[in-house]
Amino acid sequence: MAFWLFKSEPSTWSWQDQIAKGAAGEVWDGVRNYQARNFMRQMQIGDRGFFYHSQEEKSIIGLVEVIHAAQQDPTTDDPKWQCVTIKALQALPNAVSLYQIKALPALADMVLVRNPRLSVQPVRVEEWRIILEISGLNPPG
DNA sequence: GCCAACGTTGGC
DNA sequence: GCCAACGTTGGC
Repeated sequence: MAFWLFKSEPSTWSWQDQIAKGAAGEVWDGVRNYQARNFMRQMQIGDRGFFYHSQEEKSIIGLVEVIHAAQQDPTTDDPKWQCVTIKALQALPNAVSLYQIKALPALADMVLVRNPRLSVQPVRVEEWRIILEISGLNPPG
């Protein structure tokens, strides 16, 4: 199983919106960045992800699961753009802020720190575990 | 194929 | 509101 991070502006698509979709989930559409698309192509059903709010909050606030592999992005007819479907699993007991992440040397190499603009990112398993621990989720996973 | 110009994103 | 970083576009 691989781990990812999905970044969203809460004013456009929020964690609450994602929760509201329930088990059916929602397509992560609208991505027009090759790196982000390529990561989505690598995703498999059952992969886990962080849900991150940019802008004001700048925090990881929830966990999601990939429930459908990459398919045609419904917001365009251009076949080069695909997107996965994700569903909300649970909110983190405590949101983990970008400030907290930057304060930890072990997380200094996170893509979120290195390239905060990338909307879909890979997360290393060590990074995944550390963030879950900070969030108060135990045991991690 | 290179690179300058431009637009977008997101942190501060 | 500003600016740095990044990706894309288009002229050459």
